Amino acid sequence: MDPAAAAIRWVVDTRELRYFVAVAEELHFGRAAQRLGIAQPPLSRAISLLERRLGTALLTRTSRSVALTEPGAVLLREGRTALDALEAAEHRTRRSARAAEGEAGVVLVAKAGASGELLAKLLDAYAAEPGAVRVDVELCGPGQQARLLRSGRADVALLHRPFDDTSGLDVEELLTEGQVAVLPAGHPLTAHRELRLADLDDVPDLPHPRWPGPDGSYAAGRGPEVRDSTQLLQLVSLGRTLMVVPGSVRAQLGEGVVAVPVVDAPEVTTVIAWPPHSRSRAVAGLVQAALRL
Amino acid sequence: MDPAAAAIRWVVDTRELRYFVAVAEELHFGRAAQRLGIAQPPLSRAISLLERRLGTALLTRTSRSVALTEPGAVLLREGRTALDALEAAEHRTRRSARAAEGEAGVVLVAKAGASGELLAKLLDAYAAEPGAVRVDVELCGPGQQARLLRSGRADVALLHRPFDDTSGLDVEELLTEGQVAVLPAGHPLTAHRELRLADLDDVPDLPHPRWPGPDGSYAAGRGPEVRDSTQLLQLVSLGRTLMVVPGSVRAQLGEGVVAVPVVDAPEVTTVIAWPPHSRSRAVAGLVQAALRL
DNA sequence: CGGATCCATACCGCTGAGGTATCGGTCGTT
DNA sequence: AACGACCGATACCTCAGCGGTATGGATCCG
Repeated sequence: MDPAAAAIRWVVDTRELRYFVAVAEELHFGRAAQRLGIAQPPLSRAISLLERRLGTALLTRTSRSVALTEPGAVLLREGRTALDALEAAEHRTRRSARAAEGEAGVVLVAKAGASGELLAKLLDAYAAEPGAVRVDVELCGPGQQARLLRSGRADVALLHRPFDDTSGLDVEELLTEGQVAVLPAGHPLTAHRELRLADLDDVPDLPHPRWPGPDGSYAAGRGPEVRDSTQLLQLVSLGRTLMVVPGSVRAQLGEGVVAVPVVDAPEVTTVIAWPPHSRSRAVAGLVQAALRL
Repeated sequence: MDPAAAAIRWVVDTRELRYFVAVAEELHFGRAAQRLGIAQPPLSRAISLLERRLGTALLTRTSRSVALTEPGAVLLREGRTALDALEAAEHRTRRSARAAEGEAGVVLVAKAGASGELLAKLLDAYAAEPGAVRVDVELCGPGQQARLLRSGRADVALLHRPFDDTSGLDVEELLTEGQVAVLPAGHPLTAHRELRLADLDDVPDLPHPRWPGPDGSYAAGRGPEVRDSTQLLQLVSLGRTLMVVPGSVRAQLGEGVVAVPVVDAPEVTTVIAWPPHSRSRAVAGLVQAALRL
């Protein structure tokens, strides 16, 4: 192969891509540079060089604002998944090295507070199998699990459709259920036998809670900022907010809160998901165990 | 974030990964270096540095041979997909830039010679839709389509399960059908009304054809080496080989060959596939059109 | 109109990637 | 057994390019 042609094919390297993603997320060269631990000028240069090589503008900049162009938005989205894939390659290689030294183990992620019962049964069923390895359970905020899978920090995840994005992952469905609203005991709404989403939208004393986005920041709004579901549950029992969750969490509710079915909320399907092409025997075992539940 | 910690997180960059993949594929530092257009010593250095940073051996080398370790095999597989994702990011960004200039168009890949009728109907149906854009049809050898999708050189593909690997792609099923054996007219086997796979395995005068692997080389064997299905069909009518294909290709068979159902061959499902998270309106339109067929 | 803010440019120093020469170990041949 | 061919590792050198500091130029605010 012509070496020049081979070199030309590779316009983007990881460094530039990381730089671009940082700027695209911050929409501010100074802050992005700070986040990357470098000075602002080299960052400006790197980005404009990248643009020249791609032959397209990625950002429209005035001296007062930075915005993504259409191709820039594409590169942000695709670049993130590419960086995730790179990180995954590294993590899984390291994992494989540790496995070779006898330190096996899979990492399973689940949304903190959800699917508790299912998870417990799954772990029991898998542990009973011959050849089962250690399962490290990682609990995280909503919407984080798929990212952990894609970046190789986890091997299997319990996800909930339609909330979590399962595209690009291999999945098996485990359980489909309706949702319930969890309300403070004694609240007027608890008098109903069933509710509709519209009933919950503008309750003055119970604004919807706000979860952190992928970047860790919160959207604007009235509701309390929450980081995990224990915290959320406590806020509900204090009469500060409400939550709409899959019916199975009823089992874990304590005093001070009441669950009421929400009849027009979308059905939630709990799925077990793993990265495509997974060759891990442990992952396969976990999936088998989950399907037998 | 601590800049040092941020730097430490990124052990592998694209350059090193490309180098490693080349060596892992060639299993020979000299040839890999030649393929990469660099000298052998810097390649040796880069690999051993990568191994030191990952904290594990990727290759076992004697002065006469190079072999992959277990973690090395993992890095090869995961690294390839990561490089594909990077290439995809670049291609799709470029594509988006061209689209912004009015040069729209989607690239659809199909196995050369398969699904001809379905493909024609799909293109017609989509072209009739309002807002349809130009569709570039790319025909390629078997097993190449998924790679083209994953590396962003194509936007949609027609794949055939169980032959093609659809993991990590979004798919919709289009058609399921049985398979037929295509044989030279007049061959004794054509006397049967139906056949079994075992009947076709060791026909002395009709060895199975050999397709090129992902690296473009052929496996050892008696059968003729083929590169596309026209060539293959001609070889069948010349009495040199046979083929087992989905039933719908019967429509395109000409003189000199006969199709006989193979009752125990796995059913083939034709699916339309696209990369996960695709935001392309054109891709969505094609999928809709395909589902309406 | 002056100051603050923010991205781009100019210039410099140094890290590190790649090149050449060579070593050391293994296998095949005579 | 000795020699040569082969192949990966090491030593050493050169220079591209990455990041840093200083500064320019444009825009918005008071």
